[in-house]
Amino acid sequence: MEEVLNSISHGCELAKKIESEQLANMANIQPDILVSSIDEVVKAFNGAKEKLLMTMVNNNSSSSSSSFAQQQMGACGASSFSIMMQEWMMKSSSSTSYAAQTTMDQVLLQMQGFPAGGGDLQQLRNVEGSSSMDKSMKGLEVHQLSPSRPRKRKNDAEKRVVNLPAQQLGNTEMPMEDGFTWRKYGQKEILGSKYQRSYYRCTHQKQYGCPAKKQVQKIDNNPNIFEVTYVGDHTCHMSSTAPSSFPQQLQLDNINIMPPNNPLQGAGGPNTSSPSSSMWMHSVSLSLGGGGDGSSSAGAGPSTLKYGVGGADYLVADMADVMFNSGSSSGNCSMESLFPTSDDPSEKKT
DNA sequence: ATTATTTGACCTAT
DNA sequence: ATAGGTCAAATAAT
Repeated sequence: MEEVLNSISHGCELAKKIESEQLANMANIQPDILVSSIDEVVKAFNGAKEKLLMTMVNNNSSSSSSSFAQQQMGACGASSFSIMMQEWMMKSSSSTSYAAQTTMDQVLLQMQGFPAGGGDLQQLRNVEGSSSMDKSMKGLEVHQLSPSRPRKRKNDAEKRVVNLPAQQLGNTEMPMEDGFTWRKYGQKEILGSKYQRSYYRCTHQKQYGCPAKKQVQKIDNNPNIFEVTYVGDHTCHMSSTAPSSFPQQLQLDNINIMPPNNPLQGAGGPNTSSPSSSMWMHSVSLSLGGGGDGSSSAGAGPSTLKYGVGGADYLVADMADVMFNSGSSSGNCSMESLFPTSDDPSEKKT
């Protein structure tokens, strides 16, 4: 396990090096050098991955974490990451910032194992009573009390739960942007949760009747991680008049990965002696930019560029950071997030 | 002026 | 009865 840490550490170092030496000077960026540097980072992380997987497989063959890790790691393996980065750089250097952002979205979604090109959208579009009726009824602005408001049953809509790290820059009270634009329509305290849940719907709900919604809530034990529940698919990007280059929506169901004896559930406390059992991975989906998602700090519209040649807010180190699901500041590599240790006093549970 | 957020009230499912 | 989800008026931001 020590080797793993060393490899990850090394990867972080290399990533930081890229950040300071390459990305600091975006005007003079040298793609070939950058690519080889990235390759080194990838090698380091990939080495760590291999060792980690070995450890996990050895320790617990039935752990969902391990299968998830293999899935995810497989999808964002070293070579493909490198290739995708190259593709992104090629494209972003010659296209608009928004296109670059979208491309990077796809790259990262691919890294996460999310389909980037539409693919199995149909699979999840299985809700029979589509919400169009719901929408049209609401559109009527029923002012008199409607005794039978056709609100959809909670279980009718498919839900996809994703854990996202907090934004590392800007408003850390928001999870990382997912590339869609959201409008907040509610916030509520949830029984048994420290943090309130926020309710968002797609900004284009009115214009295009897009039914997509999401709920965002901080996780009790780790305020750096948000649990984001997506409900409904975006249809706004399918309209002929709608924005055309929206990123593909996240498609995985319930990709929360918790250890078998989940310390978050309280039982057993935060301390476990075995590294493999105490290690847990969040699924991460990030995208780059997307736009005002309800946070006033992000500005309006989907044109806000976070990654991209023009304004590299998120840098390679951050990406590596996020790949390994650190939920904390970009300043360190956040080994704590990866390998929560027993000596972390902040993890005390009631 | 327009668009987004906040927040208490209201509605529905359990 | 209660918790979770949504509405919509008031307010804030742009």
